[in-house]
Amino acid sequence: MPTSFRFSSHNPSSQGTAHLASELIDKILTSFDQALAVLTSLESAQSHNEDSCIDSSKTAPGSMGKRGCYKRKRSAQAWTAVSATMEDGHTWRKYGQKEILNSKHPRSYLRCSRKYDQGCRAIKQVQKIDDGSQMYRTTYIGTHTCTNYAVNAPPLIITNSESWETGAVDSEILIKRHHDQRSDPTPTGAALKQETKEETSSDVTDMWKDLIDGFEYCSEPVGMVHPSCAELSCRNFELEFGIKPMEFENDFGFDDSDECVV
DNA sequence: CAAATTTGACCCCC
DNA sequence: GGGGGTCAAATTTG
Repeated sequence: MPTSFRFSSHNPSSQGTAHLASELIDKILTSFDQALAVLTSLESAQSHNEDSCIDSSKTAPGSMGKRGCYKRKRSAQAWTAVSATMEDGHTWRKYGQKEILNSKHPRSYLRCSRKYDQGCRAIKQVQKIDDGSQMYRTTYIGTHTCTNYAVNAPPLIITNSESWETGAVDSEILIKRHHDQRSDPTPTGAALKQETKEETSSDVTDMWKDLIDGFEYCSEPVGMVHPSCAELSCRNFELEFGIKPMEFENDFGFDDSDECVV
């Protein structure tokens, strides 16, 4: 699927350039959403080997009972978000903390508090950013399957990058969503980064870069950004893609006179 | 008292 | 072997 965006330069019903720009941005976001939905499903399809604790060859050294019977999150979906708060709309339970080499701040390991009563497998890692900005870098791994949900999640900033452990962030885009914030419970302003550290295919990574390149850079203050990933909020996901995924499209009527080729 | 957090031990994988 | 992720007992918190 092509990753470039193309728009016609006029709209008979527009009331000014600001309005037009607003519409364009909305369309871009819509396309972005759809592209990300596709990426998400692709990655889901790719994911394998989760829950491999039942592995027979667990004749681990040293009388391993339950201990040691845990899986690494290899090939799980992962996203990174940057936020001034650790709140993200879900409730989490901390299960570990580690000092990380070359990092001033320890990394906290949290899993969804609904892990046991709803079998939710979402986990996240939170680490304060070293640059003194008081921001937290959060890596979300796995998908929420629970209905655990709160209302005050932070704003989002989408970033693309790889290897955030090394502090390398290639680029960052701030995107303002102009409409229908009611439908998206995720609050404004955090940062979300498609994570590529796992075994995400290079195709997917390239698509991401293409998308972001296509966006250029939006310097507007952060408003609402669609997380487009189940990690931040599975309910988010349902609202956006499951329940009324086509609403935006209908709102904007991708007709011939105002084309948006994606 | 139950739920959440802390923390050291343990294990996987590079 | 060491860094990083997870476990689970101990401790704290509400």
